[in-house]
Amino acid sequence: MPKQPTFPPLAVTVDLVVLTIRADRLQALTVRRGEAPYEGEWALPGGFLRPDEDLPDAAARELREETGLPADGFHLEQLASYGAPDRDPRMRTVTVAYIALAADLPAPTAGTDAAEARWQPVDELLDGPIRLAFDHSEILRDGVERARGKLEYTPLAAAFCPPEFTISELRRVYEIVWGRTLDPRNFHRKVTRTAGFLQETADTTTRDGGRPARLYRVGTITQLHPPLLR
Amino acid sequence: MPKQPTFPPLAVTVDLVVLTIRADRLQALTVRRGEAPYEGEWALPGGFLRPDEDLPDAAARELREETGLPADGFHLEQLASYGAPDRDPRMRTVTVAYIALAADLPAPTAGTDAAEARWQPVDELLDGPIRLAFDHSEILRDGVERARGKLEYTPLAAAFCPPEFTISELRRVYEIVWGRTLDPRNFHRKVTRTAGFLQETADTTTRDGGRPARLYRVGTITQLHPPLLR
DNA sequence: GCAAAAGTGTTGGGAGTACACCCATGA
DNA sequence: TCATGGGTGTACTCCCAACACTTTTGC
Repeated sequence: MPKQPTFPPLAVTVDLVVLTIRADRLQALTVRRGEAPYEGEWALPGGFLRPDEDLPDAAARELREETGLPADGFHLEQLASYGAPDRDPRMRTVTVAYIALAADLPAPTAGTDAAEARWQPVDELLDGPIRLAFDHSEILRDGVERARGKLEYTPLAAAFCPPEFTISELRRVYEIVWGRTLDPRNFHRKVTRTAGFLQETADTTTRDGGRPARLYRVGTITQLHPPLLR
Repeated sequence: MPKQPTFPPLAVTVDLVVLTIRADRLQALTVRRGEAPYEGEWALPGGFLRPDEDLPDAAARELREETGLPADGFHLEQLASYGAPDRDPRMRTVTVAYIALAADLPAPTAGTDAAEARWQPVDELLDGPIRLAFDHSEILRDGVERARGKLEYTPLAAAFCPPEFTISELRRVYEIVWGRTLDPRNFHRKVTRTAGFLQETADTTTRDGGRPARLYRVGTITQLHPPLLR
């Protein structure tokens, strides 16, 4: 590392791609900006890294502040960093993006400092007329692609489900995130055969209609062998 | 994003996990630090982000400076960011780590500002007595794991090979990075069957001994379907 | 009974593994 | 001629997609 230069003002922020499944669609949390630049436009939630805060702590704090919910109900992982010199017109800013996956949340979630917070379907945000502020469309696109890929080789789909869920509910997560249908019977066998993916409970439910379905919790493994291919 | 706070001095750096295969081992580029902190200890190459530079540009510039070679001979991609408040005793620093993969390079590569640069086997760096400065051991570990995973589902192993290479040479990349042997005959079929992985040339070589082997260039695909599982 | 969803059985094809075998070169 | 690695053929296994079929509930 060379001698450190003088410090041109530079800020580090943390931005969040918070994903959930609502109304059978993959949706992302967006906030309406209350001030310039991009005042009144939609953006991803986020904020400045504090002086004595590690990056994961900052992400968890922002998540709590924006959703009003404890961060331990989420899967939170680092996505990537973005630092184009002109990405924020106010000053030089490097942002570290995180993705958070959650089961369907109670309300449209009011943030503490954002003017308005709203879930919006990711396909509308990415393909529709809405442009997110800053480079947040790019960050959202990368986050969604990361989530899609992660479903293949990790048991992370369960992060979109309540603590106890049926195999059909898990399958619907895959179908919604990947945008394709899966054979219910083969899917059932595949996930129950993969040791450690699911932990069977004693309970069943009929909330999806039809014959009672066994309820499962997440298992212990972190990698799927073999992966479920898209 | 909240109102921006006053600026406590904060720096953004770029660190590099530069990997190559030398002497049948996976090796990483290390530099000996010429000043405190960690003076005289080994570290990953890296440096400060410049005021008007995007992150990939900074990574490419550092790579050129440290290896003395044009950055377009490398595969360069972002790994992750690290920002523990105490990771650099001098000041608050967030680093964006990149991984670079390259074919065997000419010399032990003298950097411009590092006291000394040296390739060192990653297993010695990770399991041996050497500790890298800062949190660079953790970054190296993450980078190696990323590289191992990427070989499974991308054609990136070719980044460790010269522009024209034989299937055996490609296979040896997998064997060295994964630390296991692969059946030469099945490997041959698997990679030649995957359309777009390899582009056949008209030439052959006997540099590996035995019957002349066909030389290939990298193909056009960026994802392997199906993946080559570890 | 009927609809709906859960879960099992079966079958055919495709991919992976193991390994026998032949090919083309250098020494 | 032999050693060395390149490349093909083949048999066996296992996984997976497709789909018929049975089970268990609500209405």
